[in-house]
Amino acid sequence: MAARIVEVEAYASDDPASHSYRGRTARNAVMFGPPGHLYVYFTYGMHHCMNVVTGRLDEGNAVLLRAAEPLQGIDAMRRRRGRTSLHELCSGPAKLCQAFGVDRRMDGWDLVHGSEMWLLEGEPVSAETGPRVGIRVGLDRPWRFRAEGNPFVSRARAGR
DNA sequence: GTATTGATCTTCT
DNA sequence: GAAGATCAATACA
Repeated sequence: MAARIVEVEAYASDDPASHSYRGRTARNAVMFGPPGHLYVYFTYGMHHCMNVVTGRLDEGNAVLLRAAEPLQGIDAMRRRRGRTSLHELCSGPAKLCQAFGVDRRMDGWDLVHGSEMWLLEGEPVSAETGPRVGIRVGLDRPWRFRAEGNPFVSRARAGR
């Protein structure tokens, strides 16, 4: 399976909206680990979201992967996600995890030297920024980035 | 078409 | 005990 990341949000340890804001806990320990690792957390009782650690050791900075464009293994994604349109396979952080079968067992995986899941360098794209989604604090930081003109980004819901 | 709400559980207060 | 980096089904126009 492969997908191009088209939408992300940045979270820093001095950011009240970040899990790492209140310091290191059992859940977010990975965020304070070495960069290039995967941080997976469970939320709303039924959804997983995944981040890539970007800060140095002990910094607690990471980037939330919000949406991706399916490239390969679309059949496998459909099997996990159910019968759905191509656009909706990865158009959201929890959908992305479901499509890739990511759960907490993968928390802490090395995405640089890993053998089962890893990151590749993509083509440069122009990005547009905007406010982050689903948080109540830290709204003054427009740290949401998405590939300009790409139809595979998550759909903005009315009222946000 | 858009708006509202239920599902459901880990983590921190 | 409460809130949460959400999604999908349902209700309404």
